[in-house]
Amino acid sequence: MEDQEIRNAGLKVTAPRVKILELLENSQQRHVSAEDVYRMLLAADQDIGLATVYRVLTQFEEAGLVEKHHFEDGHSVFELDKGKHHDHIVCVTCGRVKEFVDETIEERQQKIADELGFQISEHDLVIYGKCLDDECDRKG
Amino acid sequence: MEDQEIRNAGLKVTAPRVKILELLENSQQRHVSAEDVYRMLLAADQDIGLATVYRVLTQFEEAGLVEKHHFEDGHSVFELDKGKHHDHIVCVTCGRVKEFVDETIEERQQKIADELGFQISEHDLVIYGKCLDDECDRKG
DNA sequence: CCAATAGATGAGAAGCTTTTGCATTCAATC
DNA sequence: GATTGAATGCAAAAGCTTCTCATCTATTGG
Repeated sequence: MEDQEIRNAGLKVTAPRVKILELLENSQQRHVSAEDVYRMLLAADQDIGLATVYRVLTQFEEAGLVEKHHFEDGHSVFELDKGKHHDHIVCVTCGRVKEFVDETIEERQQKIADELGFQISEHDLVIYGKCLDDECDRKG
Repeated sequence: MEDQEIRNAGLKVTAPRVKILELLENSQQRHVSAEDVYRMLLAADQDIGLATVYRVLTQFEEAGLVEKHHFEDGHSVFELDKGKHHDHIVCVTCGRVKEFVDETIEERQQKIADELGFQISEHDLVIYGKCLDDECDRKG
């Protein structure tokens, strides 16, 4: 369970860390901001400070448990690292996020980095667009 | 010259706007932050406030004169829009930025958006890595 | 060329997200 | 159960960016 993941990360098993990890695992949204997590904790009657949420998420990121992404609106979102890399497509109207992986793109990136003399550590491909979802149309 | 570009954008031709546009056109770095612009203005004995720099850059962005990018460190950088789209590869050690365009990637993105039901408005592909430049190695 | 006016500016305050300092509390260890 | 270094909560602080508002200016028409 969560305890072990936390322990493996070299962190003490504390209530905030367990709760936050549970939250991430059970959350409907895969991409949540620190603020989102904080609000969910409040809603679950957990008395955990926002500073702790940031600290814990950062530690989780360092431990490779979660990934941090910077979308356009300025603040960061976190998602559980399920091990497999993927990119994102974000709806500019409703904020919906979908994930995808494209081997061709991955290969081309590698090729480009080679040509330009870079050793890739990571990359972030985000496509912004308008999704053609019914619900979205109503909002836009 | 710059005056006309500014006028075409529907903006009054004022000293701050002309100076900022000149700066962007003559700058060695293609990617500058608002703070960078502000410092360059100070260095050129221009008495222009930071708020104005932000306002002007935002207006230039709306007018399509510059593009705004969000790299990982939180703050935004602006670059003159030379009309042709390109992506970025950023060195995590020395901060160097190179640009590239890859038609295959562009096509695949379009295909992915189609499949997922999105109408692309824009995208941001940033590869992070370590460049193999001599100068960079010394720093890292 | 001057007057009128809508828009632009500068300075500082305010807003947001994120980080930090510090006294208190707690998990791990013996 | 006592010890101890790590973790927490709160409030304060720190970036970056936006806003407020009084002052100033580019544009326009007379």
